[in-house]
Amino acid sequence: MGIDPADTDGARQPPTIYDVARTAGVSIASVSRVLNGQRNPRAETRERVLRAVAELGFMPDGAARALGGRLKEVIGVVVRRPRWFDDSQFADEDENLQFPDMINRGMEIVAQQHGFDLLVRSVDLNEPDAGRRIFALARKSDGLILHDRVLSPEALDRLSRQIPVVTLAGVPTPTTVNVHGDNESGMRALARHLIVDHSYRTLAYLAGHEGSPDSLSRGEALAAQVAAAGATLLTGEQWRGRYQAAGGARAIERLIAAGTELPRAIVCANDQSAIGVLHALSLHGIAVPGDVAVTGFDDIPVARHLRPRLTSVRQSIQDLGATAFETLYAMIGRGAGGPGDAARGRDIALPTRLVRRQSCGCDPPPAGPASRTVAEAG
Amino acid sequence: MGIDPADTDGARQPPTIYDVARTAGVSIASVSRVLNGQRNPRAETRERVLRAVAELGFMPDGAARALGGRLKEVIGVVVRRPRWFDDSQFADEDENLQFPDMINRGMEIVAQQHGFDLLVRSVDLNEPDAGRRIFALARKSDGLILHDRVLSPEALDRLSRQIPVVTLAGVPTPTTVNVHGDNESGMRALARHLIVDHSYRTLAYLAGHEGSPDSLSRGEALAAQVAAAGATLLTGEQWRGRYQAAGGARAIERLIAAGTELPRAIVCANDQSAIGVLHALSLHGIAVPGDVAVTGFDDIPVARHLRPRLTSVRQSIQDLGATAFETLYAMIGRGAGGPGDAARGRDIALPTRLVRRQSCGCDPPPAGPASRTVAEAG
DNA sequence: CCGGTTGAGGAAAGCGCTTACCAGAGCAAT
DNA sequence: ATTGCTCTGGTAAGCGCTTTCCTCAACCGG
Repeated sequence: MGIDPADTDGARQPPTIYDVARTAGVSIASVSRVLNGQRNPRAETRERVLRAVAELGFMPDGAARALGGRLKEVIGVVVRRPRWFDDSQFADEDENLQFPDMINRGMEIVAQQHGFDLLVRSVDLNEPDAGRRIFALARKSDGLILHDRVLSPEALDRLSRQIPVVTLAGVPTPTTVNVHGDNESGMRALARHLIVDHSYRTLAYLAGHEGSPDSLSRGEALAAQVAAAGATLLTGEQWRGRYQAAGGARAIERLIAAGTELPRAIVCANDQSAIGVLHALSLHGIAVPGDVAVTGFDDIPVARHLRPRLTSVRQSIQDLGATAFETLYAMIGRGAGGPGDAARGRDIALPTRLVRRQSCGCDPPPAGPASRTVAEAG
Repeated sequence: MGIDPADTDGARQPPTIYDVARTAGVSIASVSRVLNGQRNPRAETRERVLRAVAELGFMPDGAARALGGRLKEVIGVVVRRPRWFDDSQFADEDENLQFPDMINRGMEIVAQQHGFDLLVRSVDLNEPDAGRRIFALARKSDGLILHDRVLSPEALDRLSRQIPVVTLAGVPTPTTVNVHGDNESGMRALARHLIVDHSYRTLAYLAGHEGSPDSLSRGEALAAQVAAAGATLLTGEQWRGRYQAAGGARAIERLIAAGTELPRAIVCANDQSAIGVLHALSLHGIAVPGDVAVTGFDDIPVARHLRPRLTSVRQSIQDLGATAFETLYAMIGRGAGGPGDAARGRDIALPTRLVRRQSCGCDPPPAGPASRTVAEAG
């Protein structure tokens, strides 16, 4: 026990600013000033402080710092939790993580440049007081970024009055800003490609979560193009994939079981559900894109590893996160009427781009699948 | 401006415990006691407090709470940042995120059950003072979980004296605990499968990061089996994939360019680099598993979407994270000599399991690729 | 009927910082 | 030499909680 110093020193308290002040022979105020570069202290003072800091390995405590009226330098991120632990029929759902996690990574990179960290919390919407948990998170942070409709409008409103809030793929309110991919133009390009270039006349839209603004606007953009071309669009409750592979597969299974005739092209609300659709079709020996074309949305990395490789609409996922953070950052630390307020209520759309691969019916490029995949990445 | 209340109320300060106390007509001590269930307050008091809390929408401030001697209820997580922003030749590297992110998700679920949140920070190892950044993170948390060798042993030692630390895929020290998958038994099973079941006599090991304990122990386990069977194992600097698709592809390209004869089977240190190997081989028209068998490690979700589907060794990735958190949690909040200390210095190995698919040379199961993929998930 | 015990609420002392505010030194201008 | 700046360091007042300690009332047994 007494042999290893680690044992006795074990959980020693980290040094405080008082320890530094004592070691340096100055007051805590001077230490703080040196560390925060305020009021330029004398060179000698600065040096003594820095020496003491190095010697003790001092780092200011985040909580104390935050309490001293400053920022916590933390932003809370709330993601919607898929329920693979009880509904574990589809381990595929794991990939659901990709999309929000990549967005978070984009945030994190930018956040770091401003000294901020991300406090991540996932919530299960079925859980009764998801609202409470989110409020609790809010009190640990300087601002909140909410993925994908995770709070009721009323709760959102209450929350955003107390703390800056940015939503992703939501709808802006007078007190929040929303950031999302430009669904309209992306879907427009995809729809035209299917209708004009491939001459498909019957399409279906496999929707996402009920009420998801992304799913809605993608669906509407598609419907508009279909209508303009005089083609046919299948929609409705049976065409709902809930953004998940399991949901997409289930929808197709049901339709086939019901004897419904499939459309020439199935446009999925996201890549994830397109994966499920591909699985289900393949199970029934239906050729893609020969019999039915399938497309996704988001262009998550796995899309290019599928067979056939998935045609999709790419959003710069990391930009989504980076923009969300930048926006939130601009809102933090200013009172009402400050410059941050000017931004509130805005709806920021980031560009999207059609990525044609095989699943829509396009030919693979001459160089062959593998090289294409690699080339595409560059 | 005065029209919308949101404008004037804008960034109103959230209510404090004093506001609650005043509203309820009690002291702040009583409010605190009611909220924390201490010293069972009278029913009437409790009710008045709860009413006031509800009325004001009060939530205690995390920083103040932490400063009051209690826990921050935050644990810091440090992941190693892949450098796709400068080395963006392989957008595939995005998938690198999957592994750490899935581990984090496992942590998060369990952490939440204890009221903890995850403060995530990625560090670029090339950055000079990664150490400082990690120390800073430590002061925002009650404990730290470090992925994949992100700190020098000296820095780790200093850090772990100030705050509980758990490493993932590292090595335990007297003051830290390490959690990792059981590489030995997983690799042993894989090696036997290749050598005994498939009778391959020349294999290669495509290593991960230099010095990665995971990569080393996997390599050693493989080497032991190969030696025991009297087969041949290729290794060395040219067989290094650094855990990334780009690295795996590059290694194969170099070997082929150098005219090296490929082994019958390539055993990759992880799935990610196996993906790169598959790409490169496919580019050169080399059949997998016909000409060369390829295997991975980890069994990330994308493994089953590859063609051929990747044989790998599955770790319960979420368990890795969950266990890391549970371990850390046990170390938090106890001084030296407490029960938490008993655990220090331990090395926890979680079970692994061989998953045979096509890339090792096994036949696809009778039900066909698609159904197999789905069935596998259940 | 009184000292002693219990139990509940309030006052106040921190927790480790930041940041007014103040005091004193050095110096220029009067 | 006196006044008045500027410039630097120290003192102390919070920040919003938790928790210890104390007070006071109600209730017990002798």
